Amino acid sequence: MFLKFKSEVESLLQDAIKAAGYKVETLCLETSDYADLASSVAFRLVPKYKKSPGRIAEDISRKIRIPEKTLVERAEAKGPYINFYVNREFLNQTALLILKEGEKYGSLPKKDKRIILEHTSTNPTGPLHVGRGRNPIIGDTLARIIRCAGYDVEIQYYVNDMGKQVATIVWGYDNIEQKALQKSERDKPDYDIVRYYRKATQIVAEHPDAESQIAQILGRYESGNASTIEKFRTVVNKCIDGQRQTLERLDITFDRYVWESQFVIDGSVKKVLEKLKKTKYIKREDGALALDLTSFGVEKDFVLTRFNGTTLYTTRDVAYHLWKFKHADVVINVLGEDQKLSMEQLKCALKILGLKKEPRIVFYSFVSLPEGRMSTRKGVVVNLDDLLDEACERAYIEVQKRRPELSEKEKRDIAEVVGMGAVRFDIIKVAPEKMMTFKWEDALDFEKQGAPFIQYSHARACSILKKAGEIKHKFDPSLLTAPEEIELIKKMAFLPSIVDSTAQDLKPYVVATYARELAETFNQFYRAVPVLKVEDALRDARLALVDCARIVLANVLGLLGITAPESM
RNA sequence: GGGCCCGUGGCUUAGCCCGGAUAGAGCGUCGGCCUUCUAAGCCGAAUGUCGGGGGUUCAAAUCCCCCCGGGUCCGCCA
Repeated sequence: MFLKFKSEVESLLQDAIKAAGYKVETLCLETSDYADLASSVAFRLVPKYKKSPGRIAEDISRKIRIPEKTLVERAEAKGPYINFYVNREFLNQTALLILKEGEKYGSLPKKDKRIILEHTSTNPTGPLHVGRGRNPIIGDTLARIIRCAGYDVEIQYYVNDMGKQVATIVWGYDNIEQKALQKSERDKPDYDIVRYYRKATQIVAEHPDAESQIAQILGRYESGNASTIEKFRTVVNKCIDGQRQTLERLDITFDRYVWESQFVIDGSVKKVLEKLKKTKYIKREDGALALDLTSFGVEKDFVLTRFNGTTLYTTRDVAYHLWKFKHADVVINVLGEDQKLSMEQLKCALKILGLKKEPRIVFYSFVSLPEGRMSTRKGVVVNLDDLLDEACERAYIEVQKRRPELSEKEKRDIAEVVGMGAVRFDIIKVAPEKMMTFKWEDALDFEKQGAPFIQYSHARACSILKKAGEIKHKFDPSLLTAPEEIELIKKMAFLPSIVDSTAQDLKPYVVATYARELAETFNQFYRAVPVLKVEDALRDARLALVDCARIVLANVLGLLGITAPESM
């Protein structure tokens, strides 16, 4: 509804500017504290027309003609600004639309565009840790938002099964005895694997001859040796399984796992190399192949192969990206900031190969520990599983305190939902490029206005509806005239435009901010406006409004991958 | 050393792309509100050289230049 209001305002303003005899290319429309939409276009016209901005705003606003059927209440010049306000019709239609669309409210019309979104894709060497924990949460939240915006999204996990790290584990699997390993920290397959990884890297550091054995293993894998392939599959699958278990708790799933080795086996990496070899960018140094990208403004050469001819990670990634673009119109990757250079190089290679499109990349910075970066290899990590357990435990203590009368199962269920929501929200609420330092006391501090706050608002709405019993379908939205009611409706009207802009900008924290504001607006309404204690038509109208709020809160939580509990 | 990112009240942060109304929030602090639909709530107060310095502009947190602090990457790792 807000988008419709905005487009009405745009055309009104456009016409008025013209009628007042001005010319300008941008309307400078923004949401504002002072109005539902405000234009600062008058400032823009000052230099050209040599009049005060106040005078220009006045000229324009005098020419604004609001038509009969519209969502615009009025427009007025306020100093240099031209302010626009929504009318009753806007509020009524918004409420009716939310009830009509229900769980679909907020989603946009289907677009005929296919998107492949890749996220997480970590090295399959052990359990997920908090250092890269932003990746699945950012990726999954974006996917939900983009789907809601009407795109056809496939979520992929790119399995890096061809790395030295995995070969190291395979070597360890063959050469290290069980009893030489530490006890597994958890009964999960990824925790089993990581022990081999840590022990093997330790041995390799002391016995350099192991390194050449590992290189041989990798060579056998790349050349398609069946028993080696079997071993790699076993190790990698164990890791992936463990990670999948962790992420399922956060309601994060993938549509497809794409194995890096597939592109070596099917020859597409070779094809990429052959093509690149024929270009003027290729250069050879000590037997290794590289692309000289200085003409693209990238100073560092893109090294494609080792001296022995084997390919490198980013080379294979080129083949993967060509494949992705064959299956999708838009490609989005969520990656750590350490991959920035490689991605620049990859984009250049795609250009050289004649591809017109390039992937859109959301970079995030790592979550580090106060003492530095996390490392799976060194074992300096906070595992995501531990964070999730702790979050859930902390939530349980809160539920216990507040709702002692609930059954054990109910308390556990609420704690799980609240704990997982808190973790997701805490990570998604800040811009991905901001650096984060992990501290247990911050990560588990739920007193903040975070996910529980929003979930609580939803539970409150549900509680009112439950007590009300049957809700009448017929109601008069015009009765909703309290300031808190009007604010709530206006806030709810924003959801589709938030979805639209976030799907464009790929900034999921905007949705988190919106969710918090919506919950706050609902809580203000809740406090100020009685629902069950009023009678007749007004009660029906307010119940309908509470139902609207319930719907919008649930939908926005859904976008964030957070469960909306009916009770907490 | 070079490239990219970040630097906003005690803490976490929005706004920066596209310059304009008193720089918005949250946490923490201080004070008020449970005989009203769940107080994981609501209301109020205090707290800011927008890292520093120049410049452009009628107007700079926002654009340009330099510097400082932190992160990250820098040809055969993934």
